[in-house]
Amino acid sequence: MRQRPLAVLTGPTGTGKTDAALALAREFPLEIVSVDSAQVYRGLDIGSAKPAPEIRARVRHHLLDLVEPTASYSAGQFVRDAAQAIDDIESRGKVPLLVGGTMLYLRALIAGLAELPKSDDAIRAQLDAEAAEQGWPALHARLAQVDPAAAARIHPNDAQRIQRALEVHAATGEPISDLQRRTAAPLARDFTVVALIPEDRARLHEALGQRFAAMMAAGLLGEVRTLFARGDLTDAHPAIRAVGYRQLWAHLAGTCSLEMAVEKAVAATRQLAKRQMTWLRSMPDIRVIDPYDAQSFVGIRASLEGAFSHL
RNA sequence: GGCCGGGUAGCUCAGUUGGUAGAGCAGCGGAUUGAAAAUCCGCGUGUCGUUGGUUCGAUUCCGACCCCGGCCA
Repeated sequence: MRQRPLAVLTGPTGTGKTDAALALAREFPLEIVSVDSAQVYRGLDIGSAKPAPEIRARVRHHLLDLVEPTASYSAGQFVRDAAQAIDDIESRGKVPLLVGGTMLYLRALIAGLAELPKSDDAIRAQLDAEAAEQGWPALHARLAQVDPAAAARIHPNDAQRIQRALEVHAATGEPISDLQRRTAAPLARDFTVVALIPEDRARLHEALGQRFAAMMAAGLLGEVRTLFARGDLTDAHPAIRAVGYRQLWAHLAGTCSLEMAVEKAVAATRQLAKRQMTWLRSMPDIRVIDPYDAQSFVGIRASLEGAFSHL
C-alpha cells in the first residue's frame, strides 16, 4: 500500500483551525498532532488556546503538555516527537492530522532540519556574559571571523541568531552555515497543506481582540498568576515569552497596568498572526482557504479528503 | 461667563526665530535551521481644530469662533 500524504491544517492564530479539525474528526478516524510551540508547555492552557480535556477525551491529541514551563522546547525536538506520534497513530490504523501555526516547526517537518547540536546552557551563559561586556555587534564581528557566510546573513542586532551561530561553532568547531547546508527531510512523505488565511485583515484583528477578551474572562490572569507564584520561572523562559503570558507577567511584576498589558497582548497577537502569514506566503504548494468564507469547511474537507481515505 | 493651558500621524507627544513637519507605540512589508507565540530588518501613513487677516509665502504671527482640561465666578 502506498503511503497517503500527511494532512496539515495551518494558518495564523485565531482562525478556527482547532474547530475545523474537530469537525473533520467527526467524519474520519483522525488523531490530532499539534504543531504549536506554546501548547507543549504544561500550565499554559487558556492563553495557548489548548483544547480542553473534554475535547481531548473525544479526539486524541498528541504533542500537548510535553514539558514543564521551566524547560525549553525546540524545533528539533518537535520533529522527533512529531515523527514518532505520526508513526504511532498510523501503526494503530488511524490517520494523523497535523494542526497548528508554529511555522518553523511545520517547515522543519516538511523540509527537514539540519543535524545541529541542541542548545547548550553553559555556552549560552558564557556568550551572554561576553555580550554584556562587549555588546552583540562585537560578537557579530567575531562570528564574521569564524563563519563569514553566517555573519553576512545575520544582522548585527540579531542577538539570538548570533548567539546560536557562535554556540554551534563552539560546540562543533564547524561553521553553522556549513552544517545548515546539509539538510535532510526526516520524513519521506508528501504533505497536503491547507492554510486558513483571512482575506479581511480588519475582521481578523477584530476576532483576535474578542478572543483575548474571552481568554481573560476565562481566567487567563489567574493562570498567569499561578505561573508567577511558582517562583522558578522568569520572563526569560520561552513559555513566559509567549503572547499574552509575557504581557500579563509584566503587569504582575508591576511594570504596567492591567489595561496596558491587555492592549499590548492583543497587539502582540496581531503581530504574531502577521508573521505567520508572512511564512505562509512563501510556502510552496499550499491550499489557501478563507476561514470567513461561508463554504470554508467544505473546502477544507475537499482538500484534505485524499489524505484521509484509504487507497 | 472670565482667566490660563492645550488642539500636529490611528494613539501619546515633539517641533517649526514664517519656507507645508518627526519620535515612540500601533499598522504595513520582509527575514526566519534546536528560544520561533522567539529574534531581527525595512517602510511615515498628515486639510498641523475652523475661519478671516498680515505676508511673496502661515501649521508657525494677529483676530474671531469651535472643542477639551484646569482655576475663578
